[in-house]
Amino acid sequence: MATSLHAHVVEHLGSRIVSGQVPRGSILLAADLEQRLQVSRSVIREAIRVLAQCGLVTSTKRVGIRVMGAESWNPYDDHVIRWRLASDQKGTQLRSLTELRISVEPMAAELAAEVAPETMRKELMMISAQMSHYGRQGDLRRFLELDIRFHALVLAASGNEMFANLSTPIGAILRGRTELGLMPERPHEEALLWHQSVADAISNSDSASARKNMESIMRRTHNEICSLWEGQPRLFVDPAKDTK
Amino acid sequence: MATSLHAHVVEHLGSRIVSGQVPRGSILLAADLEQRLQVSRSVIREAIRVLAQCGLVTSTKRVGIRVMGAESWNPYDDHVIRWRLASDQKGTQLRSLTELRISVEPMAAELAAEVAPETMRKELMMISAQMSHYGRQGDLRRFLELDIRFHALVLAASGNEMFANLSTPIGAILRGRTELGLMPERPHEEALLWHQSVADAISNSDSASARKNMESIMRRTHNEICSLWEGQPRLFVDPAKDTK
DNA sequence: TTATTTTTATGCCTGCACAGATTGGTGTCA
DNA sequence: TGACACCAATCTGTGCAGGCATAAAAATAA
Repeated sequence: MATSLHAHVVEHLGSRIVSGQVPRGSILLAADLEQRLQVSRSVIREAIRVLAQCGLVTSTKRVGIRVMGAESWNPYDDHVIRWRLASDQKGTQLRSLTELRISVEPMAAELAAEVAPETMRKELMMISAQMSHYGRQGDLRRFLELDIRFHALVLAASGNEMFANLSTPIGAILRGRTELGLMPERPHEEALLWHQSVADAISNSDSASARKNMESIMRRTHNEICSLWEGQPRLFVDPAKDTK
Repeated sequence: MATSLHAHVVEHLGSRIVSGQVPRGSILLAADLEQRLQVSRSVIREAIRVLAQCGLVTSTKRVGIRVMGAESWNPYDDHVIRWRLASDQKGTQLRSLTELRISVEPMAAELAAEVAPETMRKELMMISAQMSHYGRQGDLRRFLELDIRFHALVLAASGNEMFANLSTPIGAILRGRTELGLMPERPHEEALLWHQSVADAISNSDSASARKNMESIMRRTHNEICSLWEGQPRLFVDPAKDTK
């Protein structure tokens, strides 16, 4: 996958920092990394640049490359999200993402009902019909893929690119949920109807109904997986960084 | 500010791409950029790496550095947000951010009432008291700074780092609103009371009231500035990128 | 159409000079 | 003696210049 060399280095260092194998406050030296990873300076430097962009490190002269703590990480960076999901902070990351989607998706549904282009409304209807079909049939694999497409499409149809951009990590949540066996044998009939109702409402420009039914989906989805992060610590980021 | 050379190049190229001066689909050549900007290859390469991370460009062998369209940009990247706010997409960016904060802040207030540490609850009370004071006095400058701190603190107190991370762009919205003269002579008494009520509710762990009052703030804030983006086009990102 | 060669821009490597921050020493003054 | 200001050594990232390797598009041949 990661074909280029520097992408490998980003992956290597990033995953180790996020997992805690390289603790916060550590000082890395570019020259060391060259030797340890057997790559040239240019590769190291480009990788460090990317990691600095993610907030994982800062590099200063005469001191080296300082590893930053989790408060500094960019929680919207796809790399960071992936690494966190693969670490023991998985619960915390899933909770944050879920709280975010619970907040956002009802609004996205409401907006979609107002502004979505016709093609997207039609596609939404098709997808929800197929979801009902495969859901009742108990084909969880196909249902999962349709579910992911459904939510991605609602987010995109809102015409808000910040919403649309959440489809990848939200897809990751949904995949994680079924992989961890948190999905029932076959989807609840209620859930199927709610999805159908969201699609109908968006199709009919009924924004209130779209929001309401999406809220129902969110409530149930939350109940189904909130057990995952029970007892996980929360991350309180002090907003004292204003004091430049 | 941007002390390092490569940061300058990032700034230069990034702002030009976002503003449309370098149109999507353009092909930049590293060798050209070296000459035009009078910097060395390593600087160009590191800058391109950062821009690629933002989704502004992709560089492929034998073809060059391709400038991507707005659908590919990372809408949560601080650079991208800043550049968009400085371009003629300002309206679109403000709308997206506002829709996002309308979705998120009520949930943040609700969570804060449940999980915020004691120090943050107290600070929130202090800030809201000062907001009332300077607000009634008509000191808009101080009120603005307090308002920014208030919302940043609620987001942080939610214990959700994805929420907390939105404080910077949300602060930018609030600043922009007063700069553009969209604020009344002095804050509405209602707004002051709502802020006070949010702080009280969080302090008393009354999550329902915290959400309700924050929703009121959001409703009013939306009405005050939604005129800014009237007629601005929406960005529909087709989620067909799943077809790897 | 299909296979092969050529072209060409990025990816990667290395040696060198510079800038700026930390550290420790030096000297001055109380 | 001890506190403090100043200066120099040193260390590490930053930037520069050039070279070779390689992959993918384009042109050519089969």
